[in-house]
Amino acid sequence: MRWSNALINTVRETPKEAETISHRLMIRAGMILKVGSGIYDFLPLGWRVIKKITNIIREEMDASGAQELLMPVLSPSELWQETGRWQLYGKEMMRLKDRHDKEWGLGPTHEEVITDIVRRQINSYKQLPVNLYQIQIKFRDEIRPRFGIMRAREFMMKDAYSFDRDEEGALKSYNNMFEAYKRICRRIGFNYRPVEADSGAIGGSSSAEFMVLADTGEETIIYCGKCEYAANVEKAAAIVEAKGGNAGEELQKVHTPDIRTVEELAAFVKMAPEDTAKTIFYIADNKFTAAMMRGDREINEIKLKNALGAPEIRLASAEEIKEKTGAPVGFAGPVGIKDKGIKLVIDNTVAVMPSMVCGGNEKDYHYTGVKRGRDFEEDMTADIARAEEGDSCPKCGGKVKAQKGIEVGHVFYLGDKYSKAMNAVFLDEQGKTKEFVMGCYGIGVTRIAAASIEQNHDENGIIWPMAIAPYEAAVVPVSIKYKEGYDYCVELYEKLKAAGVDVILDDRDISPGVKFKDADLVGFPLRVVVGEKNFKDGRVEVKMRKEKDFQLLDKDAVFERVREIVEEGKNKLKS
RNA sequence: CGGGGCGUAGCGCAGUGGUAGCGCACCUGCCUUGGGAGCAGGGGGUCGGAGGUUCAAGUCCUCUCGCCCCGACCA
Repeated sequence: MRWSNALINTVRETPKEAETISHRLMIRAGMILKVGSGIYDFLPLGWRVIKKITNIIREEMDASGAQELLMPVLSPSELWQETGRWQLYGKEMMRLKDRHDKEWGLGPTHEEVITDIVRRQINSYKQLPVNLYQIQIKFRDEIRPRFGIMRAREFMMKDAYSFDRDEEGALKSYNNMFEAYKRICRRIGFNYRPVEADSGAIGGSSSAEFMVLADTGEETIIYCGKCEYAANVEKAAAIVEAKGGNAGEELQKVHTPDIRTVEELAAFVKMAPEDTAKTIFYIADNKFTAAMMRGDREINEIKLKNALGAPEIRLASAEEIKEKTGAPVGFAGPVGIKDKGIKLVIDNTVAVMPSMVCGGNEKDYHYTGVKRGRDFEEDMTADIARAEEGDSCPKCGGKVKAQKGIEVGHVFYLGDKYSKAMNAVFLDEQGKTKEFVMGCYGIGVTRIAAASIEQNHDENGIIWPMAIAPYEAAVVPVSIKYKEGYDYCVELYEKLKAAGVDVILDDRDISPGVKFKDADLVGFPLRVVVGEKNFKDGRVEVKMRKEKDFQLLDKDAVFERVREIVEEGKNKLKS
């Protein structure tokens, strides 16, 4: 491509809405254009990156034995009603009616649709296993889209679904995908980590997320410094050191005017936060439920939800708490709660506290010396604490650390959740009817582009890895008026193009400063600069974007060298 | 959904009730060519939309739409 013909509008000023580096740089480099909240155009430069990413994914999916197909963006409500997700998915699924008043949803994911395909197409164990995938637009009406294409409402995803005759096979398929995802991440050049994850709304029994490590990530990873353990904080088991719990032996009601937070309370009664226990109220599955946590720790609602086996959980409102416990928010506690028909779950940390400070169930009062068993009785003890740095590793006992990450991939072992609900069955050797055992596997294609920029940039712009760069090399004549140099550039450009290198020729008649700034901003991995000063002596500058210095090469050696670097960069991460 | 903020040229912004502006970008010409040059000229606006107050509204009032940020873990 000649730059003079290309639609690449770089902008000097950063748009005010862009907060994260990737969002800012994608706009400034002319890769994306916003159409509406969470809705973006991919301009030619951005689209080239997306195509590179999908090519890598496609190659690795095909190599793993999966087959590509394409499902519609729109799916009929009936299919979603079969699994109950027409209700369950809530507002995140965009719904619309056609002219006949028939209801449709914009597919946020495609388990129902794929299961429908398979139940209609596969009747025999002889056709199994099978793994089907698509690369498609998804739509999720996010509460708050942000960070450009990082969390967009419309985005591109590769989703794959495996169908097996039994659990053993399904596990094999799952591991097969796990390995494929590792290869994809490696080829894209990510610094990443697979972590244990909660399976959320998709459901299923085990799952792993592929996290790209970046401080701007929206997810928190808990990982062990000593062993391989790594988990999303949503899932991470918390092995918390027992401490505190020294709040006296006798139950005493203490006047604590206007004391609401744990810090205020601990200071007021002259104890440590870990001597207190907070009681937080939830509506879990329409039942009023109290959860107790040691004062210095936070509750992990996802773990609480899973412990309760509740499909839906939310914090109780201030009014609900007042009405049910008789005390305003901040003063409710576990004492006497049982008589009010409130279910009580306590965290492991609370179970080992000899005594504690709790809410007094009366405005401006707390209890000290509250003892479990004597003063209250729980219905259940569970690990519902949010894991924190310094906790013990559940695998090896080492200390865990925390780090931010961007979720770019997620693999789920689904089991028969969908096949059962949708009566998707086949016949085994004995002629017996069996449900498919499924897995599903997603990769955020557009998110990968943003994640890569988060990991590869400097103050001047993007630094694309060779594998997904919009162009692998830029040929830049300092001035197109210097005929010998420019002719050389055109010839080099043509030769590289013919040799299969993705190359762009900056043939614009503008000052070299602009060209250099643009090349750095857009982030071509390799830059060839031809200026009169060096070219007079038959020398040409070759510079890697990620390196500071350039090398001067003989003009006749440049073509081979560029080709070499590009090939090496593209292939070194292939397995 | 709650709170806050912003809608004026493609982008970033100024604008005191009285002629709609600046920088960047864009177009023409000259000049320049190793890190977002210089000079001169030029095009581009229903001031988000609707209603209202006023002799007069970008500016004041009401409604509405859109966008952004924060929160939705406080016990």
